[in-house]
Amino acid sequence: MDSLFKNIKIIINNNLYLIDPETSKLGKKIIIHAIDLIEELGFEKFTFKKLGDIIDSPEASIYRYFKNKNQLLLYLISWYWGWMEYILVFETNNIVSPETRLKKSIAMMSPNSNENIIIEGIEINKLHRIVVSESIKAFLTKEVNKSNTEGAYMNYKQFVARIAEIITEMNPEYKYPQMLLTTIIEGMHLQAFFAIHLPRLTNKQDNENYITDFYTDLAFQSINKKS
Amino acid sequence: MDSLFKNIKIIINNNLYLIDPETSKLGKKIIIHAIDLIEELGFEKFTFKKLGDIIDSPEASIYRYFKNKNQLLLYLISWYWGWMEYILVFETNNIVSPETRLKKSIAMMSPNSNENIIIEGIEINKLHRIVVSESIKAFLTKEVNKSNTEGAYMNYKQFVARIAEIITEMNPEYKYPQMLLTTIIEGMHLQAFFAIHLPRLTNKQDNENYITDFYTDLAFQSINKKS
DNA sequence: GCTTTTTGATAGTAATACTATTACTTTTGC
DNA sequence: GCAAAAGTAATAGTATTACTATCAAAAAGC
Repeated sequence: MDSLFKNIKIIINNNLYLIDPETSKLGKKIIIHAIDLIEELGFEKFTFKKLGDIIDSPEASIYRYFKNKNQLLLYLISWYWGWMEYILVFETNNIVSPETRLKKSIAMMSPNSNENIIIEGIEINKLHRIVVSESIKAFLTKEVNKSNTEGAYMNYKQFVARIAEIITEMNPEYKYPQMLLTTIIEGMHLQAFFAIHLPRLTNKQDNENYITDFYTDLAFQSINKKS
Repeated sequence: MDSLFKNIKIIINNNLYLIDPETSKLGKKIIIHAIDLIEELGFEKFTFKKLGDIIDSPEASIYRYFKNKNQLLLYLISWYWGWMEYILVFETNNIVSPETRLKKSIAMMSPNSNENIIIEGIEINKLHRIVVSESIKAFLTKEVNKSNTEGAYMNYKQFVARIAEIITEMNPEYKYPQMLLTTIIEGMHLQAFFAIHLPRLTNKQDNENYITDFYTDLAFQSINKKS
């Protein structure tokens, strides 16, 4: 599977960087080590100074690629959803049944979905963990509207829109595709986090796919209800 | 209703402050203006210096009450859930039907639930808005485990546990009460935020209770499903 | 009325989040 | 093939943040 994806390029809105990090060695180094460091320290403790020390470049050089660490986080998240959309299209291609396509789509959000895939040096798994813990912070800020008009959430919205189409195909009357999907996506992320750190806020099961199963059920019940 | 609540005191774990802010004038000023200022600036831009300028006290005085701004946020959120538990018990008291109790519980999470209630100078409405935008950041950090053992999330867990009991009463076989509830609570918060800032990620309806209705349906379908 | 506690005022430090300047290295235009 | 332009790196510097320490003044407790 790995080699199939070698030559893809995820399109990121150009408001999410000052210089496209894909265009230089330094840029690529910034991205890869930023992912490592954010995962290690958490986004709050992550700084360009610390990243600069690791990649052996001054922080000012990083500032030439990204306005600030928030922009870098938005870039990473956007990259993640761009990648997820790509995989979504790839995995659901040629499947006739919208039910099967929806099931596959939901399964993609699970932590064990992206094992050992590395694209352009980016470990998707690690990026997934960052998305779980940090992505919601990227819209819950006073700058949402600004970030939004700059296209920061475009890839996420597009990913959601694509699955929403599947839902509409299943039930054209259903009024809440986006609402259901963002509930599922953010819910799956949160439950994965709770399972590790706050078990009393979730219901961990032995079956390792219980989160996916729970949200799949939720989706199908909601979309197909007879009322 | 207001006067009924005049003499209650919400119990907050004593790891969430250095000096209990309820015990002094300065403490109360800190809480009330912190809520105003966090709402105005967002938590990231909120600082003890700025708060000190507003209440006309040096920042060092605020540091005597709270170790740092994270502890203050945890205090506010814990206070909110303590209050919510109180109201929950109050509102569901003497209602026999668990279905009715669950409905009432879910409705409590809606933004239009706490209109114009002020307890000890705290506008519940305003605090609700802070909880919507900031509370999830309070567990998505590298310090979760520490905060958790210090009891920071106790009031939230207790609130969830109480509604979980209602669900178990409705269907003793149901395996995911906590999972369902945290999905609903955090989902409701997020959809309220999306409705204002990122409409394409939700499905806003004319009916002003559509969020409550959506999640109420979701809950009942999931709890009562026949499979 | 005296002691203890709480507050206020001031100062100071290390880290963070940047910006500005200059010097060096490629790229490109003719 | 070379000069000008453009991009990149390194250094240094600033304002703000997130605290801590000290000591005097005010308030509260008994």
